[in-house]
Amino acid sequence: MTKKDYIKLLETIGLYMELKGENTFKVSAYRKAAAALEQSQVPIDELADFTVLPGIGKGVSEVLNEYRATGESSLLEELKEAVPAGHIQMLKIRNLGAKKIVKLYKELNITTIDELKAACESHAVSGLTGFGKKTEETILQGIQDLETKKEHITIHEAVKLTGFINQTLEEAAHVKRFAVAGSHRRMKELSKDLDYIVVTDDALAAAKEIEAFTFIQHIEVSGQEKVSVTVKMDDLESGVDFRFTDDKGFVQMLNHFTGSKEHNVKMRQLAKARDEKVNEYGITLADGTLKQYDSEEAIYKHYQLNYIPPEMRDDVTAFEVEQSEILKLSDIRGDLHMHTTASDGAFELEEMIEACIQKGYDYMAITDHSRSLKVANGLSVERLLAQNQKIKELNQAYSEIDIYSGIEMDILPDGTLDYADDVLKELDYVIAAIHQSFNQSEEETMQRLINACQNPYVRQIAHPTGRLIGRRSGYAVNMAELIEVAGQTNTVLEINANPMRLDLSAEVIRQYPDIKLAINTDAHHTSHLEFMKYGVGTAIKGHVKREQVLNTLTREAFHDWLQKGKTT
DNA sequence: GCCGTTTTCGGCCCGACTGTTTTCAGTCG
Repeated sequence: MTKKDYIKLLETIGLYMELKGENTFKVSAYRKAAAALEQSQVPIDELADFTVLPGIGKGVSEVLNEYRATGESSLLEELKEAVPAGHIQMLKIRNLGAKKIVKLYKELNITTIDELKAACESHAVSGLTGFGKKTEETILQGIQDLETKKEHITIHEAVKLTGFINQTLEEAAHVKRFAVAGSHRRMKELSKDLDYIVVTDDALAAAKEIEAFTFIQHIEVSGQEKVSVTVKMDDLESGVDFRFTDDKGFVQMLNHFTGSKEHNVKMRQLAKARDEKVNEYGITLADGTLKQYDSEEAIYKHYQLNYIPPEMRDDVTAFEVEQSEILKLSDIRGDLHMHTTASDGAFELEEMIEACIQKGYDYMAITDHSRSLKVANGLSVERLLAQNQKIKELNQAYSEIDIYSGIEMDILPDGTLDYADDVLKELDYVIAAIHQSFNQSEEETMQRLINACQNPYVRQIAHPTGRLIGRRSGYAVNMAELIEVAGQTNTVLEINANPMRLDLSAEVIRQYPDIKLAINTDAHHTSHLEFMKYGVGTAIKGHVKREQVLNTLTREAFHDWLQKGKTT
């Protein structure tokens, strides 16, 4: 049983208890225990006594011990006897919670979504006290949405959607300022909806203006404080909340609605301990005055805390992290993976250089595709050496930036590399990557990756798992082994910053605190250089320290690192 | 069910919106 199984058990117990009508604090105790387990960095098998974790006491630990010993939970079995399985599914229906489900069960003996649907259609539901015609319609709509709507949008879908929405908001007369909050600001790979904080002098006028946006399909909620809508653009659909505030309340509201829920609970507990109260409007001091700060840094400072970046607010472990070690976007001094028109990029070599200078970088590497990748117009040896020569000349012409000559070289299915060593030794920065034969066994795939790491000229493995978020899971990698070999051979692993990839992921990186990384955009267009913020966000989410990241080195230090070669 | 430098009992984070009510419960974030 993995840690995930234990977490799932506690969460499932919580769900069943809620549906059984148990005390809400008891229910949340099980959820807190699940969160405590998730946040623990101790491997589950080494955790002899569960009660050492805050939030896990005698009761929960007995459940976990039984599960560890037998693989089962008598508590969960009892709950399953008492609660119809269909009720768990029914909880997924929007605007339908445990209380209503219990009432529908007691009054109409409804146990499944199908039965609920029939009861709504025959108007049996609206006959119950506390239920009306509207509720019946809401439930039917909720059932339909559950069947047709996707549960989440991916981060790259969120990037695309917010791009459109931002543009429209910028032109809105009653919108003075706005920002994205919520899970997308925390840079989650998947988001349930999008959250906007909107500064306005006239909330009702702004609401009216927003509700008239052409891409809004449905208005769910419309009030003084917020508007909730469904937006649809091309084939993308998502819920979007707009929260209204004035200039002074902006930062507090941004902080509150960035969450996460667990982060906010912790903040409120801190406030309470000081006899203060914090909510989306500000901090109410002990004497009753409302304090509103104009930066999030100041909010954390109020509690004698270091600033916690949004990416680290998914759980409360960030409250313990030393600020000086946290990576920042401005720490990145160069981008080491990008393409030009020589292979499948959209811009010329010189245009990519100019764009990197605009970004303020100290160095960059040009890494087009290698000869085997025919669909991407991969470079023959002749073209590669010619490009290498040209880059060395251009390097003389640009004093602002060091331009390194590289390649994104394919690791072929048989484990050999796409160029011989006597070609590779001419280059400054060789990246190896897998672009074909994704279906090989883990053993075959690992042999390819290990071969690449062991080559004396390969400095980096690009997008190490080959995954595309929400689309494909990538090839079979033994991550622990890859990281070990990469460490031994002084080969850097990439965080590919393209929001389709984010590979390695934050989840993986966090498990290996000593891993050496490079964060690169893999830009095929000058605008893709902006993806760096998603790569850095992923690193921050993975609690990466600045020292772990190759391209935080200064211009001179990076030059020295290259000169030194792979053997130390 | 968990927790404790004011507590081993009595708390446990806070507010908006909706629908069904006629003052509030349920749900969501």
